[in-house]
Amino acid sequence: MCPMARTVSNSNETAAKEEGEVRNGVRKGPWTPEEDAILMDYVKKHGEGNWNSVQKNSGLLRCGKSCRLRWANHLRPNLKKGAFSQEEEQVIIDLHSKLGNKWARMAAQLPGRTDNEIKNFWNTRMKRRQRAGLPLYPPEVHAEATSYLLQHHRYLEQQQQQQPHSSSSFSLLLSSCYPNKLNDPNQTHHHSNANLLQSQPDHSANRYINPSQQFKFSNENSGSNGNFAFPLSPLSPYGSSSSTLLNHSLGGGDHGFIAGSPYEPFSLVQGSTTDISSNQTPTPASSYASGVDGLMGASSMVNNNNNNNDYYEVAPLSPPQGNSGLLDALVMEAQGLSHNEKSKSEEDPNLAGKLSCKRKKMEYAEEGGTVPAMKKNSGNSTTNESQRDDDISSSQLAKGKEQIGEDPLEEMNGMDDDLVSLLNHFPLEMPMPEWYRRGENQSLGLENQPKASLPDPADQEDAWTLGTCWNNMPRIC
DNA sequence: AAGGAAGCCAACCGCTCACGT
DNA sequence: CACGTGAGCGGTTGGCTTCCT
Repeated sequence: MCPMARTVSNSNETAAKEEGEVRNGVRKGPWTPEEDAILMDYVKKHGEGNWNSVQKNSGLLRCGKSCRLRWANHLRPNLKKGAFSQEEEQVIIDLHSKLGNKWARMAAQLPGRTDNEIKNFWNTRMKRRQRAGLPLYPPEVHAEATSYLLQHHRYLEQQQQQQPHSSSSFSLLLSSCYPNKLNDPNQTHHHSNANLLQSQPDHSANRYINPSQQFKFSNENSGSNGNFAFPLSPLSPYGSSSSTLLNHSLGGGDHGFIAGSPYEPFSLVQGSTTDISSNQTPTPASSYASGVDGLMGASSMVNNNNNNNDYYEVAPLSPPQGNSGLLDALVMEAQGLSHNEKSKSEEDPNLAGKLSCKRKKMEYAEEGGTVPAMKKNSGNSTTNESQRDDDISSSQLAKGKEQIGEDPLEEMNGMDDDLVSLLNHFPLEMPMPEWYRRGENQSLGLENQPKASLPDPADQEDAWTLGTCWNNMPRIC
């Protein structure tokens, strides 16, 4: 309603609004304290869920949807109110760079915050920055992606030398992207909602580490099961990363993300492994009541306390679906660069067809989260997979959980090719920012990372808020 | 002080998915 | 396998507040 309309609204209308509009026995509009009390009482007695029965059983003139929303956003315990802290903002920025507009998933990593809050925050912040002609993401996101990919390039080369036909290299690559338990021989590189930032979100730039450190392999990480993990940028394994670079370089998509990438690397898992989160499966209720603990627990970035090197165990991130494809976009970029190679493959119809088929498969997985051939199998071996993703936050998170293709190994082989292609053409001469070099000796830890080693947050803040380094970045939109 | 613009936030709406029958 | 229902998610809207002129 425009201000003028508001001005002329009469007292009757005002009174009606205060009482809320009742239509078909359902009230709409702002909740009253009385309604809140009824709902809280109801939840106390009956627990969460079954929202449609609230109206019947409590006499509340609200639809189930409205009740759920009111409870989730305002009444449930452990909700944080008030402005976002700087750390929280940093987390949101980074998560958005990875996930796009997945507010619920972002909320799952911000204890006490709701998706609605985050969404509102982002929308207002984005509007502001867009008006100011500033990019949405800090430049370190770009640099981080670069470094990250270079690391993996080296790693893949190493893997290929060791196991030229290994089908696991890609999944190992994936495993290297996300913290997980290193020492658990039963662990799986499944996709889950990685809590990459835990509650130490700050410093996207500052936590950057020397690639050589990130590739400091430990024996226990490269055990017989092939579960090999190397430390990674604490901020973002693949992701944080990504979106910015491609958002700006390639544009397109929701919030500048590249959508519908044919690559869905994080939908792939190595079949022989098991679920790391299986031993910490929160019930939906517990996840909810505890804020996001349960969700976060599924794949939290776990500092390996047995390892003094501050390694982080690696678990795959749940697939960023749709609009967070920094890596995807990088791949596309690389594809453009590797036109010659593509031409070669086109000369070979078999190879070209194989690639095309594979990409279509991946594309399908990206769009739908599943591949028809891998229909969910309830109550069997895939149950773990389902359970994991249920742990993450919602059913929708599970969209990309199934393994891709009937022959995941084959898929992964092909994926390796693509990634190698990408990495072979990734610009190596991209300069690393000063803070990156400063961070050479920094550990990987998030929680353990000494704050003293970080650049002055004020500097970061200045860079961000004042946009000092943003002028070199392409504009949004 | 008044009016308008912008910011912020709560709530709603439509869609999708999972699950049960 | 089809259908219905419940639940959750993301986008959008609307109203109140704050800021600016």
